[in-house]
Amino acid sequence: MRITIKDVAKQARVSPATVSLVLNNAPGVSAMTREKVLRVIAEIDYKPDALARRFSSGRTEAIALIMPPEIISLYDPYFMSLIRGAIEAARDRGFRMLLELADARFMEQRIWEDLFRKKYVDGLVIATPFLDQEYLSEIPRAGFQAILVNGDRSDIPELDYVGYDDVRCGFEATYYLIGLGHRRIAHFAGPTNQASALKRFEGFRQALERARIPFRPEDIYPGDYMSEMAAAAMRRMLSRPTEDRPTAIFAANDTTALGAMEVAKSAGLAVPEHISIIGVDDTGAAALAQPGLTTMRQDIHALTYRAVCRFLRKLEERAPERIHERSPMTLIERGSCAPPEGRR
Amino acid sequence: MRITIKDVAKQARVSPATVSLVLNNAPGVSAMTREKVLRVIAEIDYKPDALARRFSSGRTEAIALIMPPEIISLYDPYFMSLIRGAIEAARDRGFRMLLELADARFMEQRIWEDLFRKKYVDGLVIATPFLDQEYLSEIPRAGFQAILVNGDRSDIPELDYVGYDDVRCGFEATYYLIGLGHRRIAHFAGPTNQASALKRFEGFRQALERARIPFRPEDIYPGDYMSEMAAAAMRRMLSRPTEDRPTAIFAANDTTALGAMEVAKSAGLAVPEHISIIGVDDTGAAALAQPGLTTMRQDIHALTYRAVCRFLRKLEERAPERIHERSPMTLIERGSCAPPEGRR
DNA sequence: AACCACGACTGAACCGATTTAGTGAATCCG
DNA sequence: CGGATTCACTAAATCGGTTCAGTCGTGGTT
Repeated sequence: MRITIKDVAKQARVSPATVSLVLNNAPGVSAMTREKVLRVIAEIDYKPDALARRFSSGRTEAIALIMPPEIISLYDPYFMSLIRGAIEAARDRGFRMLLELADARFMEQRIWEDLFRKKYVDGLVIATPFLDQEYLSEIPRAGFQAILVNGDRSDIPELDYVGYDDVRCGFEATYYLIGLGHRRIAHFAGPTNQASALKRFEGFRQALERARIPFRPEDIYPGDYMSEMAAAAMRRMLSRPTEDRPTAIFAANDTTALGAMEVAKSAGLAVPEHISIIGVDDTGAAALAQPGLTTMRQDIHALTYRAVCRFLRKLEERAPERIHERSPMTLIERGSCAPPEGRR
Repeated sequence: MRITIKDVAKQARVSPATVSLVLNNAPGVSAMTREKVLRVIAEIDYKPDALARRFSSGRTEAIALIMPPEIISLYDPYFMSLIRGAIEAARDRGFRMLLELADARFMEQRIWEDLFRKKYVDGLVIATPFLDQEYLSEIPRAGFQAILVNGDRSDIPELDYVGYDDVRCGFEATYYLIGLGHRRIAHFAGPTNQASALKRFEGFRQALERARIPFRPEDIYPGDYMSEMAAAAMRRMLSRPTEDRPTAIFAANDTTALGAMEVAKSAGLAVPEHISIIGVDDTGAAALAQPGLTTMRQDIHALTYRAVCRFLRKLEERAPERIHERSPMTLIERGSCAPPEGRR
């Protein structure tokens, strides 16, 4: 026989209702009674039946983490840190975390809707960095809760988000190079279907504008956050005559930066003496590279943890608060950037 | 007002019990009645309340996938394929999938037990490849359901598993090299805390024994499934005099094989002319390498999908069946293996 | 005709919490 | 002092299904 709330009530000589109040530490119970009930609970090792609880309270105590389906090709520390951050936050607040992929089936079968309607989750933590997600706007419209982690859909104000400020990141990275004396700076861009990449590029342009450095389209090299395209781009850049070539590169992420650096070094160029490179992310590889890669740090684990904690608190309290948070990245100076040759 | 089973019953002029039977397509309902009920359900767009359903039936319609905490350093296509396989299987059978990490906290706070007791899941899909998981034996003892994906704890017969046959893999890979004429074969081993690595090594020894080739401890190079240790091992091996050196390598996985191959090539050795290398996994990189890496293929996505499907069917049917399945890997011949120099 | 077996269906108990409306006692206040 | 308010607590309704024991009617068997 299962131990139920009634057993506790009987043993403590109170009503089941009182036990319930104690369990949900609601007001309206004297300290003495509360104490007594808790003692009995501990004594007979009572564990509330979570299914019954979820049934009568209507809350599932679970969230779903929505990952990009490309996670397979994108397998990268970014998402692993993100997953950890989310799991740990969920645990800390007594929630569980489902995992779903935002693939074709997710949209077509409207799995996201099922998650809510079939009461699997109370909210969605969305970690897909892509822009073309139609369903995102439907979530708040249907009255469901969701938060974007490091994504950007400011066109849907009802959607919560916690993320890094990518425009500012681009601006600061570029301005750092400008501050070192560089006047011709290339941008190794990220994929154009990701908001982060577009915004870092935007920050790059703003920095040039602020410093009144003309923008040169030929110094923008398209990329995909991966190392092969970066290497190819670097080879293209190095095929230009030395005097008509940028002296520094703002790479949209570390993998891009490191791919470029590798090519530069094997072409006989010294980093940072001949060319400065700055990345974004501060992955483990950035610290291990020779020279160490100067980069804009994002702590995705911490960010996700914070995001999910705030989100869960909001769900628990049924607070109507809107979570909108955008924080700056930290510049990590290592050895890959220096003033340009003429200026030293 | 929510549409409940009673509304359907009233409208269809049957009892709620009958509607429930139709819903769970249980026997004991005539075709006509079933038809009528289904029509009414469609008509008034009735969606059963999943929380109520789970409450009264006692089943959660969810499983948890337990991943190794090291997933962050192990971020590798293996686990990503595994995750996908599990999610897709769960979806196909109408289940949801929680994600948990088998980290210190998971053990200490006995989170696994919570998952069952608090009725978050009906079963566990365990994907940790490590041997030192104390809690594994407690699961069946507590009467809970779990399946191991590509792990080995045959010492706990109550635990289901579906996996590849690593001993046989080691045997076949080695025997393939022997068949090509190699008589001195090195093994670049995997981490000794993973069953797969130990068993591939065991298969390696069995193959030598079968061919009556003496086992030489000095030809075993420890490794960790990663490329740095493989590269170091290869450098050590190449420091031996040519005539006292293996002519072929059985590497415990592709990453190890490719790390070794890289070093061999940059030391001026030709693969497979001077040295043959065979790996395990058939990751994407194996096909792209120059020369293509001959390897033992594991299709982790398919394996996981199959495992989870069988497991869910078992849970749904409350069948006492025991799932024990161990399948062979497939040899994929590419360009990295050939007969040894003297034999061509 | 009497009896039984069986299939189709139903009424009502039940799962175990939460929540609401209400009770009784103590306290406050003019 | 008497009425109003507050506090601690409880009885009972409720959530929306599942499931079990039992009814009813039909058809087959002896």
